[in-house]
Amino acid sequence: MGTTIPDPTIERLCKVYTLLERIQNEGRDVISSAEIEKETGIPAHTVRKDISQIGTIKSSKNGYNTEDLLKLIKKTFNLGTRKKACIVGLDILGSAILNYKLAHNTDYEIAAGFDSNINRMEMMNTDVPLFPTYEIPDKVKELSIEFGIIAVAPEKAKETAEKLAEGGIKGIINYSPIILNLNNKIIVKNIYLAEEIRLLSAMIAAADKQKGENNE
Amino acid sequence: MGTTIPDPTIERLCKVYTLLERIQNEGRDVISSAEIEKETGIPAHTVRKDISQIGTIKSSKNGYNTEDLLKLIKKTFNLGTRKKACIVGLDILGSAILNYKLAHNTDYEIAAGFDSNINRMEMMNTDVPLFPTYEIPDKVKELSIEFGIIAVAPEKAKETAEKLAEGGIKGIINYSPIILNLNNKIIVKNIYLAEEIRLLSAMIAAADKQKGENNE
DNA sequence: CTCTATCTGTGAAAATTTTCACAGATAGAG
DNA sequence: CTCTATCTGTGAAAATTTTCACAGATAGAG
Repeated sequence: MGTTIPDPTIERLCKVYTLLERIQNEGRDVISSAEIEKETGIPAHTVRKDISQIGTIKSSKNGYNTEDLLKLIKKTFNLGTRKKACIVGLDILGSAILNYKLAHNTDYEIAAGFDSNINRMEMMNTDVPLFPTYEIPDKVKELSIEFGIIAVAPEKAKETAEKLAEGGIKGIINYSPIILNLNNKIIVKNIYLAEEIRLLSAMIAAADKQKGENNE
Repeated sequence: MGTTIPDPTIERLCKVYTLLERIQNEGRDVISSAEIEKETGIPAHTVRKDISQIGTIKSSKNGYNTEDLLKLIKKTFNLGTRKKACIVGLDILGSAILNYKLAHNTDYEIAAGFDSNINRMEMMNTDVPLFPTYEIPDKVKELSIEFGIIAVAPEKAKETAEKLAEGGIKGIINYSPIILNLNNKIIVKNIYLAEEIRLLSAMIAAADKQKGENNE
């Protein structure tokens, strides 16, 4: 219980959590590690090991009790409460994300939007309060925003990240095509589409090369 | 050279690749592993180890020659050629992605869009050919589309993935809030925003808990 | 209450990945 | 041409992560 939880474990448990939410909605109150493997691709013994790292559950015979497991993961990682996030850059992508919030969603709430183009913001029709980018540090602090979503032009990505950091942001999701690294404690997740396709592509190429190992 | 390249290495090298493209655009023709660390957060010795796994570069004293390293990574993972991708689901998010293609981009090309709502597609103004969803398997095959981007409603995500698989897709980027797993060779990358925020949030919670280890 | 089939939980072993530390290489100064 | 400062490249060691395999637990049948 005093040991660190490895990052890959955290990642897998989040995946399981998302699966469990669905399973629960479907009304199933039990799921086995084998079924979790089938749905997520995570090997059953790894699932069990991961779960054993965060606690114990009264369980057996038919698998895990959906609700108990959900609660355990939720408690461990402080999930289930709505986190405040903000979007910087309200171009096509940014405003799509802004409007997406309408879906029922218990994970985050868009508490602010920022853009350098004030005219654009005046024309937007939304409930989310919008501010000019220079107010990022102040507003992030004032509204206790934990997460920042970057959807600005590449050349502005870095300064945007720095402004968010200045406001005390905890984590950044970066949709811009720039690799960001803030050597502080701020976690950055780069999820630019081209980058993701590139990664898939590279993994496939590596796997193919592996298969064609008849040579040498 | 006959050994498998580990996934984390592939991931890191893709990150480095993206960085190098920028560095090269800025006109810098040399970069050291220490500088790569500073920009990406990947430790310098890991960068060197990773690079040594995919080949050798005539190098030294000032670091890596940007162009040589770029070429090496490009060649290893078959990058730099435009991959064909398609989008399924042309709601707010899907059409934002569709229109995003206008940016100069050498990684992928959106070769088709699919939606179940034919009226919506008729009203869309785009150069990308659009088709009804039931044509997915045929069109994916016919147009040799390698990657599929899923931006449909959650309840349709799974069948969409299966149709793409039927057409012989190689990789899937999943923007829908469902964990997908196709136990074939098809790689699936789930990048639903709420899921990403959840993961960041969990990592931060785990790190915080770690820090407060004064107890026990 | 007993027996059995079917899960989980978990130390220990195996495999993988990262880190270390230093030999080898080169650009540039003089 | 020589010397030096500064990088990379890489086996080997260390650390981490995954896999194994089986004991322990429980639900349900009878």
